[in-house]
Amino acid sequence: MLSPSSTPPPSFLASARLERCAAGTVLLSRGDPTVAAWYLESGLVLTGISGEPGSRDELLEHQLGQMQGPCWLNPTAAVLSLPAVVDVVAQTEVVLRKMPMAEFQTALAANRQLSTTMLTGLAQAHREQTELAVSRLAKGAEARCAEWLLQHAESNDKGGCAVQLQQRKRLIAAQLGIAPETLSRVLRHLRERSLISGSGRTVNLVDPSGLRSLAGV
Amino acid sequence: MLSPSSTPPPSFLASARLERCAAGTVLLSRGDPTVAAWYLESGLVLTGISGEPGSRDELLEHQLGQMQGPCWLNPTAAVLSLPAVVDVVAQTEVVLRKMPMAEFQTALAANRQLSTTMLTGLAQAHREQTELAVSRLAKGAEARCAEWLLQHAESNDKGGCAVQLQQRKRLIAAQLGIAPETLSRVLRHLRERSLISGSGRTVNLVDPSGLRSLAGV
DNA sequence: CCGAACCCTTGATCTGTCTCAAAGCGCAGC
DNA sequence: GCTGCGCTTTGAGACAGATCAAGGGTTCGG
Repeated sequence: MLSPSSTPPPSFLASARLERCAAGTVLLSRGDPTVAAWYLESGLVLTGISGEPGSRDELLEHQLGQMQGPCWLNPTAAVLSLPAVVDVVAQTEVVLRKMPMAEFQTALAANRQLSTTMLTGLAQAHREQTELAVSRLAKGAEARCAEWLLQHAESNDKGGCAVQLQQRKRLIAAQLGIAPETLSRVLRHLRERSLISGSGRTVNLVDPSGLRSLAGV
Repeated sequence: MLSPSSTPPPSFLASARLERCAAGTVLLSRGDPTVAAWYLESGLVLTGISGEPGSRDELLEHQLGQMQGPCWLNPTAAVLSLPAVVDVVAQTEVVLRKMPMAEFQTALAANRQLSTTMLTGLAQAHREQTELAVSRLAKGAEARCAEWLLQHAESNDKGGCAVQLQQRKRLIAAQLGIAPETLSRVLRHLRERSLISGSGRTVNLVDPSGLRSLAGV
């Protein structure tokens, strides 16, 4: 995930219009012309490809990334002034500021701190996406799943042996680039091999080193 | 492909050491610590995942992107000072300049033009990668192949009805994210349906609009 | 001109993952 | 506590594409 940028919202943003959106709101859609640069002040958003509007899986069919405020929402589109190529939906309630493109580009040219922030933000987004692509190319569903569990055990738990799933499994599957049914089967398989245990929203990592070798780390 | 940056190599690069590598050289490997920022003065490089060293497919098993000089070779790794996550191999003879990280970071902080160049370069790389990911998620092998043919007909030929393949088919397949055998079959299938014709390194686009609808453009 | 090495093509088969369908499960509202 | 609705699980089947194996072409060095 794109980690929050270390700098607080620059001062020139104070004048920008504040907007608040509920979880589930579609903030940007594929093909939307970039009329403004958005600064995500707080909240979590997912980027990827949505299914047909109106369908059950309207939200995110294939997730490509996620960003957590405070950070710039669409650095690539803003820097290049090109239409968005992914959908962006709010995963929690979000607060964002809208800055018209003309104003943004002026600021970008004049403000050193802004361009530095954009640079590192972009680099992080790019790197995360590359890592995701590499892992989708090089590994199967089981390996990616094991990797995901290990990563979340680290960040969620002090000891690093249990994971509390904080999202619907459907969403985790989208994040892993697999079907929900496949995730279910993979978890069952890991449980059968005593690599994990637990049920419902709790997963215990019984054999972390086994998982690690499975994940190919 | 990452298009050449519009600016010539900045003056402070003049002092950097010049290196010349033959086609096929592995310039960076996954996990290599980033000890320098590389400026690609001329030549074409591919980024992606190589197969086992020594194997027949040592070159690039899965291509993720390509860049054509002049541009910065590894903007993400350089900006973040993190190890590379992909392999980079020269596709043609390349000329590059090596700039130690300390020097690079000083220049980045001091030189406005440099940070602008990095910013647009990164944004372009990110966008291209996103488009690639989207197209790999949303389309099958045949659609991607049709799309590739259309794109290369545009850029290679004035009329836009013929493509001269300038790479090994094996490499084109890697670029499309499919096995060489699959590419062979797809092309045969397109030929059988009279969407294309020709043999060897020449492909004629008999029915561009048919291809377009296949590509889902 | 020959041979070796590699590329491309084709066929047969295999495998991982998706899709569809149906049956539990869990939570929200009544 | 019931009732529904959507999430999860499970099974059976389908399919795209990978892999393995073999044949024919092309290129290049000698």
